[in-house]
Amino acid sequence: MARVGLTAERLTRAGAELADEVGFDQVTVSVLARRFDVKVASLYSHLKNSQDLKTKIALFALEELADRVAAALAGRAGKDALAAFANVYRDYAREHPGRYAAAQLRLTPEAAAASAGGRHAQMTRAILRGYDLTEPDQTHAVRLLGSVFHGYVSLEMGGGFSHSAPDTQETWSRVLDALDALLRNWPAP
Amino acid sequence: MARVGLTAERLTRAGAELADEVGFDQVTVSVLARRFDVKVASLYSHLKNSQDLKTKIALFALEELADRVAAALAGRAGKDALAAFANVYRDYAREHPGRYAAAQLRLTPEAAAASAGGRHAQMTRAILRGYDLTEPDQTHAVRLLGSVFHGYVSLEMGGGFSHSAPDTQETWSRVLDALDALLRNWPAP
DNA sequence: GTATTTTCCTAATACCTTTAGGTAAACTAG
DNA sequence: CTAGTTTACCTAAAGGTATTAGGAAAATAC
Repeated sequence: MARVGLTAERLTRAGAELADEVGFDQVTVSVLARRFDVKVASLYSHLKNSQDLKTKIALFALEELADRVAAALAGRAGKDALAAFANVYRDYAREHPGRYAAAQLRLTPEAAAASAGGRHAQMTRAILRGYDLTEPDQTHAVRLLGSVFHGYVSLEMGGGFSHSAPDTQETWSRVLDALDALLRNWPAP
Repeated sequence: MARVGLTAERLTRAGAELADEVGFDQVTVSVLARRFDVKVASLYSHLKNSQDLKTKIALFALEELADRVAAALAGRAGKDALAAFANVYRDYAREHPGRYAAAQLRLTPEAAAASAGGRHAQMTRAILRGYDLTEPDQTHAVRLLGSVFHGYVSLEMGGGFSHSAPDTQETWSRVLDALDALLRNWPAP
């Protein structure tokens, strides 16, 4: 009965890797147990339940993504910062589709409060420092940026625009150009 | 052994309603059977399997949404068309969250080909007729619009920006203003 | 070196999915 | 309008996942 050395952390990490391999919603307590060569019930000493596992993976992904954004944003401003931010998002989703999906999980208010969500919001707002927007336009712009990035990544990963002519890298560049132009020239109400 | 009169269509419709009530991923063959007061196995005369049910609901939602978009777009152009299109999307998601989620289901190439996806693409492109864009900028713009609409609706429904000051209706209007301005003034490469 | 905590186990319950094969209701022909 | 065929729904069964209760052995604490 040798012990494997399970911890909530190891399970979360393994769950994140599993998510990238098979998809976030295929992450299940059973297959995680199998991966550690351990009986299913054993995981319940470390996890409250299946939902708890998913929440932990989501929080992990949010932290990891926030760390990457923070690193990419350091020392940049204006369009440079905008592109860096956007590319981190997109690259993370491509590199870690399961974790990206996890990061979109609807969290309970408590979990959300303990998450890196606040850092994300702060950093998105930091991008706008290079542009000349005042409240409440800043908030509108933050929401627009979040929508574009999330929407684009989500549609691109889902195969939303795979078959048409211009490749998605080209579109991505032009979308960033467009957003930059828009922020520099934000329309009055 | 009175017959209830199950058909794939009735199951799909009921599945769509169920999705709106309990969420698309809570839609299960079991609860659908219970809703018709019928044994689970009976549904397998009408559905290939659980995935087939979800696909049928997705196709149904895509058709319904395309119909609404078509109706809203009739006789409109320019910003009018843009706003009409966007509002149909957003309203549909608010009114039928489960169906909207279903419409995002990743379809197999065959299912996608048989879906209303083509109509959606065509109608999105039709919006741009009121603006002065040529290929390949049109394609870039189509992708941007899709990203914004989907991203916004998705984040708004997920509670992404619920706690901050300006309400989301105000942001929505300003985002539409911004997109209109951007399309009228699309930056050269 | 004993006591305690913790990790992992077996066992059991409950639910969802899917297939195989049967019965009776509904349709179809003559 | 009855005989034959189709088909809607059923029972039975097997296999997977989630979760809880309670036990044994390994690790840790004193």
